[in-house]
Amino acid sequence: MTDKIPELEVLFELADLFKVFGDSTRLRIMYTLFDGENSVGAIAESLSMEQSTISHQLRVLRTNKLVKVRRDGKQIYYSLDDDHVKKIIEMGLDHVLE
Amino acid sequence: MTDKIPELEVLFELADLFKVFGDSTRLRIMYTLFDGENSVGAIAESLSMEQSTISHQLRVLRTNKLVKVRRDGKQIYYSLDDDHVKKIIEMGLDHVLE
DNA sequence: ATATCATATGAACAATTATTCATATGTTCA
DNA sequence: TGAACATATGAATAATTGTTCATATGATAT
Repeated sequence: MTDKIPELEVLFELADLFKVFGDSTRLRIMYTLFDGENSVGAIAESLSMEQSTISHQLRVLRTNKLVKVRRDGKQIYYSLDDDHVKKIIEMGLDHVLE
Repeated sequence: MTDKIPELEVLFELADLFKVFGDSTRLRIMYTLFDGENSVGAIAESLSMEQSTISHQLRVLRTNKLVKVRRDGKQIYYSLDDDHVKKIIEMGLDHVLE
């Protein structure tokens, strides 16, 4: 019960983390990566969105250490970088689906 | 693994849910309620924030079914309305604290 | 080298949002 | 009824953010 309240600084980081999950485009990108790595172009095509949009959002995910990168020739492959990602999303789904 | 990707509509709801967690004031309010119900004024005072700010944010939490309300005389008491709240927050903390 | 392909990045714009101020609503007590 | 208290609400403002367009960077192959 009586959980210790984190420092304000930590709460800001926590809020920032949840902000990352608070955008449907980023959620869709993460779902795209549930099955394994994927290239930027492939993600963009599979979501029918602009390459630039995906690239911008991947940067957000990267900055927050939710995805990691691998380059292979001209293409750059992204994959999930955190075990919690799926868990956090599924926990949210539990709530949404009642 | 191969989780089924939720409908777009569900993904929007999911994003909306995470948006609620993506604000430090709301996180602080939720932490305030970890130990049990609390009145608006008490929350405002304990966070040293304006009553109006807290009230606005409590409405967001209420709308998203994360807190529930009880009136007792002049005061209105809020409490967490969902078992997932703590779990979602703690899962996020796990990531933030590495 | 240069053309081509894949991705990243910066600027601009529209849309969303958190907070504040002022005020309204609703409750209690005299 | 009226005063005092607790909370809610609307309007206004400042700040943040997602997308697009145009362009830059980096890699490959000819």
